[in-house]
Amino acid sequence: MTEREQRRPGATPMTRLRRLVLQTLTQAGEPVKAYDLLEILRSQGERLTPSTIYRILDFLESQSLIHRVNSLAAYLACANGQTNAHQPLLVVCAGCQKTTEVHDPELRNSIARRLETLGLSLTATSVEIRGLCPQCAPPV
Amino acid sequence: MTEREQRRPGATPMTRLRRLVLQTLTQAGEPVKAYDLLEILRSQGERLTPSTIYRILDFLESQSLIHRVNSLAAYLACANGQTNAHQPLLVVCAGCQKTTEVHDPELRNSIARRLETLGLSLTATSVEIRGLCPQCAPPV
DNA sequence: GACGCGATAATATATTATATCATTTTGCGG
DNA sequence: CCGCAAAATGATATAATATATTATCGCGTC
Repeated sequence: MTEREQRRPGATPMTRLRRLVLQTLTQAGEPVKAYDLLEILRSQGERLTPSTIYRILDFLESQSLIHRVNSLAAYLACANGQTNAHQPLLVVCAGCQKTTEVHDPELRNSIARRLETLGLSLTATSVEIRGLCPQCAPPV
Repeated sequence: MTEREQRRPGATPMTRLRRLVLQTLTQAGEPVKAYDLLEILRSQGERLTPSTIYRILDFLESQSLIHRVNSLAAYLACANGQTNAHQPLLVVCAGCQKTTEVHDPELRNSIARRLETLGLSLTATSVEIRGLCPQCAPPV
């Protein structure tokens, strides 16, 4: 199905490249670094430069379609493919770097309430936690 | 084979440079980037290279004397100084980048308990939260 | 067709971090 | 004190990550 790009106002301009980058991240299922992404796409015959990748990553992040994992300097496709803004907690395994996207409004609220008492507000921005996944956790 | 006696473990080798870097970060009172730190020290007549700075930052972090603020790629002196391993929450203002080190065992426990139910364990590693400080929060 | 506009290309440069090997300093046993 | 070995630092180079700048392309519209 070769549909044409729609450029209606308000519509999300998902161009071929943007879709391709998002698909690639989704298929990876784990955080991928910008230059690794670049290499993957180039190996598929795409001709891309770092600028283009970063612009696309910035765009996808602005749409909440991907998240930047700060502690890894890597990018992760959003687990539930939401288009709308949402507020995940990213839990990064300090051992294997597997990253889990946790959607837990209750936990998030309890964090937000606590920060309120300190005069800080938790906005729709990131919470990133480093911990250990079951495989990397030391035996009990 | 006679193994040579290792250096006594537990003795923290706080050399002049390490102390100097820690003092500089403490005086700054806010996250400082590695190359900014380099510049500050050079302006004081120290002759240092990036390698040295990063080695020292790694060391200080391993001693829990400083924290790396991942979302800023910067380094912050630990608020309560020279104590041992501890588990702060770093709250980074998304507006002005002011960073608050929160020590709140109760909040941390509530996060840990929630993650347990997901099979994840929260170890002595970082929790980094982006939010807004009072100055940067929009008026209600 | 010419214009407007956002996306992409191309090039250069900035920023952050590590690798490697040489040299100096340090702690300790003799 | 001497000398060793390990740790720390110096020096140089380079890798890895990210942004700036300017030009061009594609598409919708007038």
